[in-house]
Amino acid sequence: MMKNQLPEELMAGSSESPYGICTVVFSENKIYTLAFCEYEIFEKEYKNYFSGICLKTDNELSDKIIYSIFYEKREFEIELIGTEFQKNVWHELMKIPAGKTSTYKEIAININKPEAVRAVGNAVGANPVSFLVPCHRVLRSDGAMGGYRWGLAVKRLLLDVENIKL
DNA sequence: ATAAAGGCCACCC
DNA sequence: GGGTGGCCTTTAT
Repeated sequence: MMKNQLPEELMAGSSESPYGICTVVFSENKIYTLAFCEYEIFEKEYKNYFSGICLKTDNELSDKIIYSIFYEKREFEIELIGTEFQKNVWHELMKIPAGKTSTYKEIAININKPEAVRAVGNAVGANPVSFLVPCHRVLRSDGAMGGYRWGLAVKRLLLDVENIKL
């Protein structure tokens, strides 16, 4: 994992979303992480990802940002930190419009590594900005739902809200 | 350096 | 439906 471009200090906090409690990490103008779990869990899962970075918890600001994202649908800039391969995959995810789906295989083809389907699965799973980088829109080639970092119930709900039938 | 583990896929039965 | 081998990247020994 690459962690060079990270600033020295970021803000973080948890709040309720329509899909359950979630945690954000953000700076003045960018989102670094959006995870569907409470802060304590997040801290453990991402302690490596943010190692050496001071995360200042600010729940009031986090509330506002999470509200903005899910209810006001405000657009935020996103800062994606990862390997080149991962960023390629994540950029592909952002091309999938709401209400549409893709497959792990299709993404592998689009990034010009048609054999790397399994690696794509890993990269999709490592997406640090859930929801805004719509990793939930990726299904298996056979139509099955595949997995979801934060539990299949959340993935199902996200798809359902976008009117995506399985 | 090497091994092991994946949010998979294609193929077989 | 279920099992198996192959593929490629990342992470952990």
